[in-house]
Amino acid sequence: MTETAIPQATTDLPAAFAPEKVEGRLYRRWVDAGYFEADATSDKPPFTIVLPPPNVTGTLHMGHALDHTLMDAMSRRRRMQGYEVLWLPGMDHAGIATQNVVERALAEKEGKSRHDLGRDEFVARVWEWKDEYGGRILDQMRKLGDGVDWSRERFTMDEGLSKAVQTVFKKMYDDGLIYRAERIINWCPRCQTALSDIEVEHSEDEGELVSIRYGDGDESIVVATTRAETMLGDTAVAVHPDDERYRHLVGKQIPLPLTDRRIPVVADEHVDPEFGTGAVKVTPAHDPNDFEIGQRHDLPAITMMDARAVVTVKGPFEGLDRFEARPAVVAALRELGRIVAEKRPYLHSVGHCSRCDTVVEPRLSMQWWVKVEPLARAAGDAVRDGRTTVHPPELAKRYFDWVDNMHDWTISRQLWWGHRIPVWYGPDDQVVCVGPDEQPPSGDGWTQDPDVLDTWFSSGLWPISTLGWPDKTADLAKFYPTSVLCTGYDILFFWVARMMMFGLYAMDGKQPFDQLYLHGLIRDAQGKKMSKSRGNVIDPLEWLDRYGADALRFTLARGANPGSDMALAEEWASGSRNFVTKLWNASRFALMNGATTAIPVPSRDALTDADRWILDRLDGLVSEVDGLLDDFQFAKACDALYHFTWDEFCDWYLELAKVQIAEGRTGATRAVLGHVLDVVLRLLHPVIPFVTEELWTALTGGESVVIAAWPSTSGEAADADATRRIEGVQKLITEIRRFRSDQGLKPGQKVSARLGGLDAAGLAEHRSAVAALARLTAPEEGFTAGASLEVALPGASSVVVELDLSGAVDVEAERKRLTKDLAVAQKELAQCEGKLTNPKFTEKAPADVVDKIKVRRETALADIDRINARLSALPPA
RNA sequence: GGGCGCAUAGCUCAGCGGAAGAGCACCUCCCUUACAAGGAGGGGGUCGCAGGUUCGAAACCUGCUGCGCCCA
Repeated sequence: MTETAIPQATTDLPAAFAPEKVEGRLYRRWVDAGYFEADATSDKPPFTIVLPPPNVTGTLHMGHALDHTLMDAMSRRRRMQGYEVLWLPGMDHAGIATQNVVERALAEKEGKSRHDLGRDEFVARVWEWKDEYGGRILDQMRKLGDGVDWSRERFTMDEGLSKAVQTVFKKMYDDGLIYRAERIINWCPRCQTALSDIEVEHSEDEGELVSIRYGDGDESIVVATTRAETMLGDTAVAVHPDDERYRHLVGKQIPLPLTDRRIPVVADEHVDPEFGTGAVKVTPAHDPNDFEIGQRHDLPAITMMDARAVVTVKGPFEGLDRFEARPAVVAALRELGRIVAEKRPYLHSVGHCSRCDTVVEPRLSMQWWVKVEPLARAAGDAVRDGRTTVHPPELAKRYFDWVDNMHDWTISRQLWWGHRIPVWYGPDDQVVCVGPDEQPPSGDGWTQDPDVLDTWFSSGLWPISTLGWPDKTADLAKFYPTSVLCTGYDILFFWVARMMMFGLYAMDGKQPFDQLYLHGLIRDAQGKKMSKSRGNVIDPLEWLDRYGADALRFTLARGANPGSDMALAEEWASGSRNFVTKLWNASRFALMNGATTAIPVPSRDALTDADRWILDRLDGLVSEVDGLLDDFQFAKACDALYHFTWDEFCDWYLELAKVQIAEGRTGATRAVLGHVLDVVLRLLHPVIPFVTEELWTALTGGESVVIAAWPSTSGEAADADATRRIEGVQKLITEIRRFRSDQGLKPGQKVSARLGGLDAAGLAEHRSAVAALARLTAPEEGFTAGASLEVALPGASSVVVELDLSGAVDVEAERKRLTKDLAVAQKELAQCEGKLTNPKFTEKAPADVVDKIKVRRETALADIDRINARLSALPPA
């Protein structure tokens, strides 16, 4: 190999990597080149991820950043592995959130409500808002580097997706899986709509518990409540049938205070006689449990509040908000002498609207429901029989707990923004559900249901609707079932269960995704949940601007241990930035020294120990990273890459390569440097795409690492001898450095030294490497071995290093060092002896373990002898 | 109230039957032409507590304590 055969090295890389200068340019180039566009006609095996649709009103938060980093890493790797990759982006229309945003803007700017505009005009305004302000998250995804197929971007309110919604509604209606019923639902008095169970968040809040006496004398009964105002809607008092205290009252009517009504005392099995007084007031129209009691006893349900939670019962409380009515009712009762006890504050669980935090009011109303039992069973079965696998598997239990105990799902929302329920009501109580290709009934008296569907109804269809369902499209044929659904475990019940139910239902039992990967949640540095009220929210865009997209991504991926949450602190990001910088500098150094992929790596017999060692380690890295990524172990894969790059490639191989190049072994060294770097950059690309693209194109002259092949192992047998020798060299150098440090030598200061026993240790050819890395020079005339150390190496050999410290030997430092080493060796010996003198150990432990301990004992004995000899050779203190 | 998870170095976490680990933080020295966003060296843990299983437990079992999450 001659010098002229080597292409001119690219050394014009800037001294430092400036993410803000390259990220935008690289991303545009990738998109323009069409790397992220999937081809449904391709022969390659498909790999599909649909992005769990973010909210159109939303911006990228740290949880998204994590989620997207992992999805991007998966899809970039699969693309490099030769899959036809589709990562499909888009957003959902977020019915309540979006309507709230637009209503607020309307009120602020024009002082109008949506009712002032009318439905059609309001919906038109929402679309205008969406076009102007919606989807900021999409640009943030570009900054993060998301390799999504923008040509297939979807929105849940798009025509095609709306058609999917109507199609599945009609099908489920016809199959009896959608029905209308009057029940207690969670009602948000601010948003003025029904909510499903999972849109209600419970918290322990301070309230009051007041005990009220109903009736008088023998016929009196005390009930306790946290919502005293609802007594205006009571239609019974319930007690347990076996409760002796109240048996004489069951069936009797007692007067309800503050009203002119009398209500019955009923006996119901579900009343807990141990709790409170054992008697409960029953308000069927304002409490789900009471509603059920009401059903069982055929009680009337009196709605005593309107949709805004304002009291409607005629009398002194009429027109009061529920929270004004509560103290007013208590005061009135107190005046009547009916308050037996009051406890405040009283901690109890209160439901809040997940969108606006208003306290939810249980409300009796007519809504549309999905009968989930058969759908949920199918969703459970798909995981039970392995069509879909859950990662990490521990979370499958949580999934089963949910789908196996799911209640029917309220899908109607009293909103204007969303998919309107495709049901028409006729003049004679006719009800017609209209499919997408059918004409709705027209004529006098026909009106469409005013409500829209829950947003989750359409995002549940996302894996199929985005691919074109209900049409039989090429995309659906090629890319369904999708490969992986990646999301936080907190979203399990929102998207996952719903996508499963709909996907299986609409696609004849074909699961919507083969694998479900659930990652943890992002927390702050102390492990606390991030929240606006806590003020500990970190904006990923800030870190992105400060440290670069790669550093942000690496931080997130490196923290992603399956199933567990991740605490984030800014130091993590700067650490990742440092890693990116290290990679940059190492690459720059390699390129300055002519690292290249243009010449093949010579065969093993033409390589040095260092070359073989790093190539073997590289093979190990490739298979390790592959295994870990296949198993969604992003944190460990990143860790392996980090340590290989920094601790092995930079700290050792690059330093050894300097020596090789100085000795004239340029060709092979450049090839190995180039090859190792090439592989490392390709392995890192899925996680840190920008810096690797800059470096990889500079190194190889290739078009883009985005479309480069994923690395595979070399197939060469590992060279254990080379590894053993390099490890010996490492130990020798490290021990000399330690000695130097203890002796107070400056790190850069050269010291003349004599190495004895290098040949016998088989390290003769590494003399110059040891000298260079340990800052030693050859002994010259007048060399005086003022100090020496002995380094034990594998294979019972040892190297004696004699140094000329110009007389300035710190004997006490050396004694301290040796004493410490001796203590370590003695402890080791004691441990080994302890085991080996225990007959039970030698009898019962496996032979290989016993042998290992024996070897350790011999090593410890040899160490002790050597160190003692050294110690006694030191001048007395 | 029901269920689940976690307690390992100052912090955040790996390890989950055979020598206590990483990152960050900390201490000392050093701007040695890849890199001070760095280099070299170093200190630091009776692995929550108490029992048990085992030749051997941070790891497996039981109980306790303290946190956290989900559901009601």
